[in-house]
Amino acid sequence: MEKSKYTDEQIKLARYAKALSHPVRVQIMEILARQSCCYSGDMVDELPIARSTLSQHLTELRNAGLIQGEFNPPKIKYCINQEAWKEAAKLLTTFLAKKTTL
Amino acid sequence: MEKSKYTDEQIKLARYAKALSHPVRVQIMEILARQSCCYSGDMVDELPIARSTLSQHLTELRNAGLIQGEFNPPKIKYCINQEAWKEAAKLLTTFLAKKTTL
DNA sequence: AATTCATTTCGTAATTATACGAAACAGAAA
DNA sequence: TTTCTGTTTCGTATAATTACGAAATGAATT
Repeated sequence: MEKSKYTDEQIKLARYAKALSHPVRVQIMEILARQSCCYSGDMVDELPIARSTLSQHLTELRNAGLIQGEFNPPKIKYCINQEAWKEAAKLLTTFLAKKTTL
Repeated sequence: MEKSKYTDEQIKLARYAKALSHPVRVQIMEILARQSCCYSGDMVDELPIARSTLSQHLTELRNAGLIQGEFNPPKIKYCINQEAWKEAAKLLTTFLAKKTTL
């Protein structure tokens, strides 16, 4: 068979999976899901990483589209991006529901 | 609040997500799900990577527990590990079903 | 204009990921 | 025992990830 590149769905799925591929990012999403939104400074108190490291992880989640930050001087309120979260859920859940014809 | 390490669930979830964080590994799992099992040599014909690179990705999926290889000289037949696949589905689906109290 | 506050960016370092071709390997077949 | 076949390991290179503290930023307040 001919070699092929990846489909948009495979790329999207991998991107969302990658966003969740570190325990601290899983925890961040759990915190945000629990309380809807959260300030970065409040989050860092429950996380075993430095502030600057948290900032990097938040940037990754933002780049993946899963969260968005609302500037609320001098704080930044982070929330889950519902659209993206729903899309990630749909893509991954559908994918994981695939069963082998055993 | 006190700083904490990660829960077993967060670590497991992140590990499965990481296994799926590259499009070619998503595609590999789709191939295996489609036809139950597959020889590495047959897979490489549908994938845009070299044999040695495929081998590396298969090792990653094996380390994550998602697949297992059965030696069938001189070929190796790869199959999905149903137990792990089910666990990944459960963990990720539950996680992604979390909704913010918006 | 200087200070404060929450956060990010910078500089840096160590580790891991991704990719390839060449070489090694293990078992079957000749 | 030599050859063949499918696969992995090795050697290597480049890029991305993860981490931290120090310094910079941006907006509000003094």
